Amino acid sequence: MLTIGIMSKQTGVKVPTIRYYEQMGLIPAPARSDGNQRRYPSTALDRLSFIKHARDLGLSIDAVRELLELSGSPDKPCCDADRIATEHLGTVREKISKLQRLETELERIASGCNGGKIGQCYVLQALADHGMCAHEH
Amino acid sequence: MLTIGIMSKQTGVKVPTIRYYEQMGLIPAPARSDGNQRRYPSTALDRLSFIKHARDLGLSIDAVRELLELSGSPDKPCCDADRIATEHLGTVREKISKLQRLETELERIASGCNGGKIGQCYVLQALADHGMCAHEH
DNA sequence: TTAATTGCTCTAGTGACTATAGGTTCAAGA
DNA sequence: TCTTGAACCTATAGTCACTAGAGCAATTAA
Repeated sequence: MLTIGIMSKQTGVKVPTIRYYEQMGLIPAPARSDGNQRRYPSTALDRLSFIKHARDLGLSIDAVRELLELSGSPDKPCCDADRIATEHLGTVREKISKLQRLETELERIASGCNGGKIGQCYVLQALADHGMCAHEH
Repeated sequence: MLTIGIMSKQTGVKVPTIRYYEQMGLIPAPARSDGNQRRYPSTALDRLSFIKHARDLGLSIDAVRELLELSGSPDKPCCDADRIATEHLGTVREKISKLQRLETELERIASGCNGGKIGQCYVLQALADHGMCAHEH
């Protein structure tokens, strides 16, 4: 039986976050010690690692919950799991291209600074005038 | 004098968001009509556009506030404004590279799906086993 | 036995809004 | 002038995924 601190160290998920996941229904409420402390079976490590990995990849709590439920029914077709991953891949790609446009814009703005006074600051001018932008955003 | 609705249409900032910005001290509390409705001078449009543009570029409310304060003192050197833009550029670049690593990982995970049953689902296996990852994350 | 560490619950805070409820004001047409 | 409907007001609560803090209890190693 593992304490919540051990779980935390093994998975890299912080202790309050583990309790939060329990509250959110991602991990079942574990058994308790005589003194009311959580005692996890070692299988709980796998589940928490799964959650951590999915969260690191940017999947929402809801998506993680859905995947966990899917993994509980090994006979279902796995197209749902694939759909979740593929959808998320789409949003990641969108975020990337949006950020790349911002990068271009910020490079342009920041490189225009000539070290003068605020009154002539290119950064502030560029922010004030959307028409100066190279792209939409 | 402009109503909050006109301000919203002209800048693309939603009405409740304008009120929120007022609360956050980004825009000064405007004059009111006899019936207690906000009436903005046309100069408020510029300030709100500036805020909108900076927020679209991903700058935090605090960064925007700092830039607005800077723009109020035209005689100060503009290195602070440049610093804010450059710092933000750094965080945008970090986000991009992190997301690109996730993209690779998700591509690998999602493309492994062979349309079988959950029990053999590559998506779920990959999420369960961090060791399968090509990169750190 | 004692001290340090780890654990517990509960509440509130984060950022940047968004939604809702329940009411008031405004402007235009009849 | 009256009425209607859109736009406005305040205040509160909700979003997401935690994180911080208070105040206390349990566990463990020396």
